Formats: sequence, C-alpha cells, structure tokens
Amino acid sequence: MATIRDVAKRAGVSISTVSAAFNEGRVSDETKRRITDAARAVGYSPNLLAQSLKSGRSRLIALVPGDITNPFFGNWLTVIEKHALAANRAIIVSNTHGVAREQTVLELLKAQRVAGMLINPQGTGPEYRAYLEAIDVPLVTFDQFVPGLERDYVGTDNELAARMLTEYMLRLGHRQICFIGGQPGLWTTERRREGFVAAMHQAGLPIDEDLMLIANYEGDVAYRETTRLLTGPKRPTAILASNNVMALGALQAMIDLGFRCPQDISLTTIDDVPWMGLVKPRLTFAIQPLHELAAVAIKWLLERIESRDQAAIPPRRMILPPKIILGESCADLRV
Amino acid sequence: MATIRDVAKRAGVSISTVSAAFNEGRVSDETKRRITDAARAVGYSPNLLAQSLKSGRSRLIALVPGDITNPFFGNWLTVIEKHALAANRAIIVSNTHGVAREQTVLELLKAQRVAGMLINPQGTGPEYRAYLEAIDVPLVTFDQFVPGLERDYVGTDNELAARMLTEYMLRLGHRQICFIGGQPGLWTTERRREGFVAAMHQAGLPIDEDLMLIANYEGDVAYRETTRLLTGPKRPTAILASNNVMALGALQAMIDLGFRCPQDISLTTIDDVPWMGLVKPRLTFAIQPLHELAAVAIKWLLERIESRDQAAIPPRRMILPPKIILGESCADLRV
DNA sequence: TTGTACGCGTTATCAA
DNA sequence: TTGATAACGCGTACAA
Repeated sequence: MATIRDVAKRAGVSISTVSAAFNEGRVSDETKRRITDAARAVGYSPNLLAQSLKSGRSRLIALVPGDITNPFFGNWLTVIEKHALAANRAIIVSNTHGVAREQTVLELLKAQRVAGMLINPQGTGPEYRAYLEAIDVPLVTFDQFVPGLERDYVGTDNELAARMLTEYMLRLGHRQICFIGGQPGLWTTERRREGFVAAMHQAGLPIDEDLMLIANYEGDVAYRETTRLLTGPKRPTAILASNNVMALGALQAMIDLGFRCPQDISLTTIDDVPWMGLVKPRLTFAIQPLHELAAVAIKWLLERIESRDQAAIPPRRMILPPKIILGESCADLRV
Repeated sequence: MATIRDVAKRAGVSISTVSAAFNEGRVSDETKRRITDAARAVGYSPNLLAQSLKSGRSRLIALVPGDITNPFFGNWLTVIEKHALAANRAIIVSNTHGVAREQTVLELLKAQRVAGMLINPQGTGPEYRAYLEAIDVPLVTFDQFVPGLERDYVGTDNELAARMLTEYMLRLGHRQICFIGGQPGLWTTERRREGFVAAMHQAGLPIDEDLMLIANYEGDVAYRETTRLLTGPKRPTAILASNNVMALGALQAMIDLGFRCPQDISLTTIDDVPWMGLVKPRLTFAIQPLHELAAVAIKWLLERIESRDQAAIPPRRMILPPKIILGESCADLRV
C-alpha cells in the first residue's frame, strides 16, 4: 500500500510536508494541492495503525453489548453511532455471548488500544469487578450495573419496572403470579426480582418459591422452564418474564401446550422488541428510555476520551424510570 | 501501559529475548519462566497496534452486514464468529445503514489494516463495482451479489425462492398477487422480482404494474406502500414481500386497515426472523441455508488471508437453494 | 515554508 | 541461547 513516502516522492516534497498537509499544518495552498493530487494518484490512505501507535490511542470506540442478537441492542447502537460519527469516531461492535468470552474480547480491544469502550457487563462477583476496574481505558457501562465498580453507568430503574408490572397484574385480580428471572446474580435479574417481591409483599401476598423460576436472558431456557411449570401441579394465572426474549419463549410454551393468553394465563415483560405489535396478543411491557440513556452514555464516554485526566471526572450514574405500555396480554379477573 | 522493554528490564534480559519468548523463538526454559513471571508482574500485554504495523496486517476480521438490526444477520454472525475464533482471529462488526456510509466504513477498515472483510455490499453500478474491486484486502461478499465483481460470493438462489413462493400462491388459486420489492438495482431485489414475474408468466398471467411496489428493505416504507395499495382501487388477494422486515411492515398495514390475514389477503416472504412462530398468522416463507453459506464464507476468507498470493485463488461462487416453510398466512381460494 | 531526525512497540536479522 | 540494531509508517520538534 502507498505510504506517506510515496506521496512525498510523487509530489516532490518531503514527508513532513505531506504529514503537515493532512494535519492542518502550515503548508502553502499550492503545495497542498500538489500533495492531495499525488495522494489520490498513488491511492494513499493514512495507516491508522501507525497513527495510533504514535499517538497511543486509536479513534475507534468499541461497543460490547453482551448479546448482539437481542433486538434490544439495536436501539442503543443507532443512537451511539450517530453521536460517535459526529465526533469523527467510528464504532465497532464486539459480541461476547454472555460472560464466557467477555474477558477475551476486552483484552483484545485493550490491546488494539481502542479509544474507549461502552460495555454491557455480563459478569458478577468481586474479581470481576476488580478486573473491570483495572482496565485503563475510558469506559462507560450500561444496562447491567456492577456493584462497587467505580465507573460511569447508565440504566433503567429495573426494580420500578418490575414493581409497576406486578402491581398492574395485582390490580387486575391476579394472585398466583410467576416470576421468570434471568441469570442469577446479574443486576437486572436481582432488581427485577426485588421489584416483584416488593409488590407482592405490599399486597400482603406470600412468595411461592415454586413460582420463582430461574432461567437466563435467552428464549430457549425460558421456554423449557415455562413448559415445566405449566405441566406441573401449580399453575399461575399470570407470568412476569424478566425480558423480551424470555417473554416470547414463555408465550411460545403456553401456546404449544394449548393455553390461551390472556384467557388462561396473563403475561407481562420488560423491554421492547421490534414488531412487538405483531405478536399476538400484543404484550403489556415496560419500556426503557433507550434514546436518552444511549445519548448520555456516549456523551460521557466522549468526555472521558477527550479529558486529559481520567481521575478528574468522578464516576457518574444515571438511572431513568421506565414506562408501561399496555397491551392485551393480561386478563381482568375481577369481572 | 507496560511494554516489552519493561518486561526485559524486570527479567534482566534484552527485548529481543522477550520477543522470542512470546513467539516460539529459541529461549531456554529458565529465562522463559523468568520472562513470563516478569510479564505478569508488570501487567504486560503485547501492543497489537505495533505488531500489526510490523507485519502489515492485523488479526481482525471485519463483518459488514449492511443493516446490523436485521435479525437475519444474527445467524451469519454466530457461525462466522465460531470459525474465526477457531482460527485465532477476532470479528468486529461495522454497521453501514445501507450504502450511505458504506464507503466511509470500508475506508476506515482498510486504514486499520484489517486482515479481511466479509461484506454484504449495498451498492450498485459500475463505479461501485470498480471501487470494491480496487480494495486490496482479502474480501468475501455475501447475500448481495455485485455483477461483474471479481470476488468470492456466497448466497441463495433468490430467483428460485420468489418463484417457489409465487407458484405456491398460484396453486392456491391466487391471481391478483402483489410483489413488494426492496431497493431497485440490488441483486436480491431484482432476482426476486424475476422469480415472481417468471412464475406469473409461466401461469399465463400478465404482470399488473400497479401491483409491483417499490420499497426498501426496511419495514416502514413497506408499511406505507402497502397502506397506499390497500386504500386504492386495486386490491390483490395475496402479497409477496421481498424480505422478512418488509413482510412484518405489510402485515401491520393490513391489520391496521382492518384486513384479516389470510382470510382477506394472503402473505408470503423471504427470510426468517426469530420468534417467527409467534407472529400471527404464522407466515409462509422461504428460508436460506445460512449456516452452510456462512461457514463457506468464512472458510474462503481465511483461505485468502492465509494465502501468499491473492491472485492464485480465482473468484469463487456458491449459490444454494432455499427451502419453503409453510405457515398459515395463505388462503386457499379453490374451495 | 520545508526538511532532518527521532521515537512509538514490535519483529527479524545477524553477530556474539 | 542471547543481544544489538534496523526496519514498519507516522507525527513532531527543531533546524534550515
């Protein structure tokens, strides 16, 4: 590939002049023109590798969403890309399939000297926290909060989301409500569980441990657990699924077993999916203010990247309330 | 960050010895141990930027799927990641939002000296073809074929997919069938249109240009166009939507206008979405053999990356047939 | 306004 | 088996 040298030779100037021409240095218009012409002629494109090696950092921002196939993620990406582009930085996305490959991916990105990372952290425990904290790259976390981690975080009030949905179902007269949780230990899982439990207790209802299912944030396990529940002795009148994909798994399980939603079993969930309107029945769900959250996340990251001194900016947190969107997936038992 | 120098100093050896220790050079077991200990102590991780600058290429493979939010893409990613990982290479994903930012993104990836690219090319026309051809990076295209481009390509027989679906609807007695196409000029759009037209002609039916809608591969335009069609004077008995997202847009439009599917209007489409089973009615659609295609795509790319001489491998093409999955979205008009 | 020389962190060559 | 040194392509003092 053509280097800065080839351009210099072709334009009949020195390499430093070429460099200056590309970096708003003091170069006469005439020579600048000769240089750009020469660059085009030899097909020159600056070697970002060399630039980054020199400067110590690249202009790449890594987005690490955990599971790239969760449609939930598309909304984050769109907003983040827009702002990154405006700041003349590019987004690259790296999938991790949960926590399994996360460390490998982060090491790679670190070694690539990315300018910053936006990460949905999938791990738990103190070693994990320590690991994240030790990464000396500007970093903003979103969605999953890691307790004790001294990093920026943006997310939704998950406890509130679960509580609002549970209260809604309680108001409709439901008493046997099943909660299907994601991976145990994850922030969103635990907060959503707490919201559910709080609403039940406030209504003076006990928690039936048989109706507290443990799954993960993928559809197939939710499908299996729901099937197991509905073929067993205890049958709830309503289910709160901890996320969108799980809700669809649970719904599929109901349908496959011949249950009707909402006539036989009601269903609510947290998080949107595209074409939610086409899933029948239309689900009642809690929606996160993703646009606002994503905008803040990238704004904070850019601030950190452009700041001389990382430590000068203390860790910040933003937690916004969700909204409830009513569908047709809940039966009114009071009538 | 710690460099090879810090390790050398700490281990009391020269930097070249450290380098050798990390690159299966001839180093005694004793010094190797000292070096790995020292590396751990100072928290050394090799600077991939410097390595790549030296070697001229990184170990990153870029996946450029056009629209990252199309669920269609998740299947490609999963398979490709698995094989890349096995070859000790990492995948980064770059979104382009159609053709608009594609060139910018490709330039960036080129400047980053990625090892290779897997791209779903969104452009058309001879200049676009020439541009892609001139990129001197190992490259495999998928899904969209660019006529005349001398590059590897894997994809599905799109003409066949559309023909099979159209024939199916014709067999059920439909005569007024509407075709909604994606961006004009795109390979998949044109082939799918041809398949539709071929099936109609073979059945001795004329093409009604009023029933040939032009949209793009996103849901909202399909929604608008379907709405326009169904509120107009000519009403088809069936619709063939050119992809999954468009089908959902068309379905939503029908529902919003009070039409029932399939009783009033039948619908078929090409490409799967996850939880397709939950969309009511379950759609009849053509599915691509994505696993096979993705496996071949990454295999070919790795071959090119590891080959000394690019030109030694002539451009290859693989086109596999689709399968039809029957749902409940088509009415039988013969009864 | 332009050119020379050095360094970023690494690998490869060659000498010790 | 080890170590000194020259690249890789670029940016930037500093000198001319």
